[in-house]
Amino acid sequence: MATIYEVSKAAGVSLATVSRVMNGNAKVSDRTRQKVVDAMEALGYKPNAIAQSLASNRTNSVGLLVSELHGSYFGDLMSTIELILKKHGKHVIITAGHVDESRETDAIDFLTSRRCDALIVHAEAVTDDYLVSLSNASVPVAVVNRKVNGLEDKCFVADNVDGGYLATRAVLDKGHRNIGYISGPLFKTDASDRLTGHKNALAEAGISFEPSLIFEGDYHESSGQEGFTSLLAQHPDMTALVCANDEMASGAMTAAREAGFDLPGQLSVVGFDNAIFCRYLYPKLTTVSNPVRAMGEMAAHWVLEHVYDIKCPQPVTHIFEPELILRDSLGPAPHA
Amino acid sequence: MATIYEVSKAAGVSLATVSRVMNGNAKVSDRTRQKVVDAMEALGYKPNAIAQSLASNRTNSVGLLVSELHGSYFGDLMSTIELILKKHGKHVIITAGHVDESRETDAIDFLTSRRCDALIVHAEAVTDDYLVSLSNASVPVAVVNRKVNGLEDKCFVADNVDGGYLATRAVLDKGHRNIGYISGPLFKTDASDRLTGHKNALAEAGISFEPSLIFEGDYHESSGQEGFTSLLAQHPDMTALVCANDEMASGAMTAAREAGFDLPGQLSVVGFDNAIFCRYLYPKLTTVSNPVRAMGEMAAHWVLEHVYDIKCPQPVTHIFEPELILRDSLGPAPHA
DNA sequence: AGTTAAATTGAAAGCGCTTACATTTTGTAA
DNA sequence: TTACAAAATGTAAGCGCTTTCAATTTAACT
Repeated sequence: MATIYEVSKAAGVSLATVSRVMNGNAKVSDRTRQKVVDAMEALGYKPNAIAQSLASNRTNSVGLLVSELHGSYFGDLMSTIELILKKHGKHVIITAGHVDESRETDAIDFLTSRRCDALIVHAEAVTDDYLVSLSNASVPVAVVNRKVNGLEDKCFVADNVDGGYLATRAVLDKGHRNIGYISGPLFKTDASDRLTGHKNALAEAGISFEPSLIFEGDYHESSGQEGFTSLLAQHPDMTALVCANDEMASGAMTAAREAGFDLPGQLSVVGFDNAIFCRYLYPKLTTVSNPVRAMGEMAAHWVLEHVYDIKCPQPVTHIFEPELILRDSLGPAPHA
Repeated sequence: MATIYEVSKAAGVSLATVSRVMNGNAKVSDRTRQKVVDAMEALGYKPNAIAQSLASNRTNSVGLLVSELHGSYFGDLMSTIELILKKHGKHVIITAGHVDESRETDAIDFLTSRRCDALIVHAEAVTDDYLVSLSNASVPVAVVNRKVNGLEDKCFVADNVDGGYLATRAVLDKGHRNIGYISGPLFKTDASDRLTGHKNALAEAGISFEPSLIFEGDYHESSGQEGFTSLLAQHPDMTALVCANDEMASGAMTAAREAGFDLPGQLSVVGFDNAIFCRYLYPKLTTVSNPVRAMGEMAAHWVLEHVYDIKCPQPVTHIFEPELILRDSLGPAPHA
């Protein structure tokens, strides 16, 4: 690989001049620039980003921590962020934390050791304190889908309470009164927030909360199946099931169908996230959109503005509102 | 951020010694090592990976080019590769090429400029020549899901011809004779290979190939819907539909159901890829597994062996066989 | 204690760039 | 032409590490 030194020799100029034409900041006469460009061309020169970073203390790359590299939620998050940053010549370095404290800190260590100019993190396992001190000590950090005290202006979160409310409200509006709920793992804020929204909607409708109508799942399809079976056993009169994500809703639908239920005739199901496959299900799943893309976009914009001084026209939002997506899996309550 | 220099001063040893304890290769007396470790601890020292890379010409990171950051196929590929490499202390830097020649080369330029020790590429738009010269000139390259002449020993591909054959063969075995086929975009090798397999199966069964039973889709759900509608119009007697991926199969199922078809009673549908959502569909989709994870795993092992001299016990395979996954969407041909 | 080889440590030269500062060239006005 | 500011270019000191090679210490024998 040719180095800047060889280019400078070939072009008959100094290292500094080559560097100048590469970076385009300082001024170089047209004639000199041309000589350098020609030399680069001839040598097939590609700058060594590692050396550039070391010398300039800038990497033009943003670290992104997600929990997993698969799944539609993280896929959307990664795509959105990459798209926006790449548009501005910044690169994204993605790592996965797997919802495990030490793996999350390892991943963040990796990103900081690579001297990313900023971090965008979807961290679920590390403590708030850790994130606060990371943000203070090392590098600018934007936080997605988590509200951290002391970092409010850098957090971009979905209003999960409202989302949970919307889902249950939609079911109530269709006349249902016996409503089961399959939650996510309740140590996760989003899961407990959604459940809170569910309870709020029930309370508003004057329905007293019945703990045995709640099943705590793990966000995976199989716990949707288990949840349905368990809830039905205790509440054979259940006419609707609200699930804290689409995977579990899908599992519940499968189990319900296997139990001979007509959907949505005998049982309405509502999901959460608006994953791509909702449209593929039968009946198509009514769900609540999770504004991942909007959060990712805003986090990316925040980085562009605060780290790279690139102004983004939009106003900065920190809380994103979910929306009800009506499809076919929610029907009117059967007349008792 | 503390540097190695500060550590060396605090520990009262030379830079070289600090470097030695960091890398653990050369020998250092226990007493000295302890002094250094203590100093690092006290200063909260974290090595600067950029500087390490520049000095050692090793980054301990592998570049991964995928077409998109979302979708279950790439999600699986990224997860698998990351999991394996991380297990051996190597990091993955992921970029997206978006099936566009200049974006693919840009992404590869980025990875090489970051001096990745090796590349694993799922490149769809660049030419074979480009990949060959990249591999010769710059950096070790493993290729996933594409056979490149001259790079055979670095390519890890699925046997799509066989996969296509399996899908159609399964349908034939159920007695179907009027079989529609929705292909992927035929400029892509995997799409045309699958179609070849389809034709082979037909030929073997003594069924003459009928071009109007083929619809060229684009791998998206909507083209499954279009495909179904278009094929049905020409062949109302069609009893089975083989699709070159699961998204299109899902679209076709939706369209068929909307057209009043009983599935699989009146129409059997078979997909390809075995995406996660196949299980969620109704009826659950019979499909052909795409050995993405196996390919990713092998590519990662190849890199470990050839670049990092880390031996992986398994034999090296270059061609991966798809498998038929029987579920509910394939039924016997209705008696005419 | 005196040798000698082995083990440990240190000194210093890079890795390929950026950038402050110094120097040279150019342009302009007197 | 001379003087001088502005523009263009060059010089060289790092950025934070690794690694070769030399210097020093330690251990093992006589």
